[in-house]
Amino acid sequence: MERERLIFHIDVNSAFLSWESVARLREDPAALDLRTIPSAVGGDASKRHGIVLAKSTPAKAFGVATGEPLAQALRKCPSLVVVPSHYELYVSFSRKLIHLLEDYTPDIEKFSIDEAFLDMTETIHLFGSPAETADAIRRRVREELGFTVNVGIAPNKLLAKMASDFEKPDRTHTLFREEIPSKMWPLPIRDLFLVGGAAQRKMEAMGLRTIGDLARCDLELLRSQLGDKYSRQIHRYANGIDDEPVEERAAVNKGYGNRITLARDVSDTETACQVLLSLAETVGARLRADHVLCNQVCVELRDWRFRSSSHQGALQFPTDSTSVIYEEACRLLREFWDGTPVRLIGIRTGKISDHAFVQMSLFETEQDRKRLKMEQAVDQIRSRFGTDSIKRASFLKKDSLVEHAASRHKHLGHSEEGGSYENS
DNA sequence: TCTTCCATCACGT
DNA sequence: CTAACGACGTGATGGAAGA
Repeated sequence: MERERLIFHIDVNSAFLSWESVARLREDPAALDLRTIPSAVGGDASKRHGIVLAKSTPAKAFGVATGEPLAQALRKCPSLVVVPSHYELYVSFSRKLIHLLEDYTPDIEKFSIDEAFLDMTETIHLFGSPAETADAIRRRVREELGFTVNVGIAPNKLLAKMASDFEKPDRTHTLFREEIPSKMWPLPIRDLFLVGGAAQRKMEAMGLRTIGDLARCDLELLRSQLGDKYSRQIHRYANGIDDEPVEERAAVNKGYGNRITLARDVSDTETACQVLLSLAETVGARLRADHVLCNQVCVELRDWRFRSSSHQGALQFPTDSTSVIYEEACRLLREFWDGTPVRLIGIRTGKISDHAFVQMSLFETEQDRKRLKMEQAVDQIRSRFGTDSIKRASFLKKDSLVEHAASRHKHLGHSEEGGSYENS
């Protein structure tokens, strides 16, 4: 029989909002701490990016929820202070956190920008009891980095994640096997990881309300409603079973995408293609930065009624070229779009392969080589002087429908400086 | 009949 | 009071197409 593992889950409390506060306080120690007032990080409603990305605890008391429209949040809480987001800032805080956590184990899984799993099985003896160690981590994060985290302690990732979610902020919680019935089973079914709105509705229709109900329910019954694989998964979760190891995330993604909600609906192909170019710029640059190629391009649309559609195509050869991706995206768009006004346009690439392992195609021409060199040069200038320093010619003329979609890397928020196009 | 492709849905942060 | 609303990445699913 193998030994029980000891897993920690670290979760930054109100991550974007905390980090926003810390940065402001660093800038001006006398500044108001956003965490102490009803506040939120959110997009710009006038550009139709108006949702709550993160909220303070006082805002939560007003019923403000992550993901809800700003207008709705402001109705619940008229005094809500809304600040824009700065994704690069969050990336740097995230890195600092991971760096600190590396003092406790080399076995770390960065789960998202503000969450990580630590396998402490082999290293806990160096530090003391699990709870003491977790508290030490919290204290160090608080004192050295200026924000707070929750730590969940458990024998596996699922339980550790459930535990870190219990009471916030700045708390340590355990969820050992013997605590499952008292701490996890009474919770509403929706609180279980992987149970979203759709699954919740189906299960409630079956009379399942709590995680305990699910844990004890008949698997066959579940299957008929929720499908084979998924049923097995959440049934195991409800019983606290999860054997997934803590693993460093793969260096490369399975897909790279970029999409943007436009300031107003678009119904002509020309404008749509300009948007596609800006999206292709970002996606291509990210592929090149990661030294990977894609062999598939998918164009996504969301129309004025919020109906989504997509269309994908395979490429002749793997590529990381902005213009190849752009051309294919335009072709796909013309192929399936009927001109219904759209509020969102996106590009996703797939079938990713490692550049080093892909032979240079025999059909590659001298022009291709030149174009690639040019794009690489552009990427370099961008990374040195900022993403706005170079714009394609066809990009300069049109009015600012898309602020700078090209500058948004995996960007959650909106673009912050509502600036002009012609930079340097 | 067994894969692969394709579009959509669901779920997480 | 009226429909107010992100940007990702990942995986499942079911039908169609292909071998």
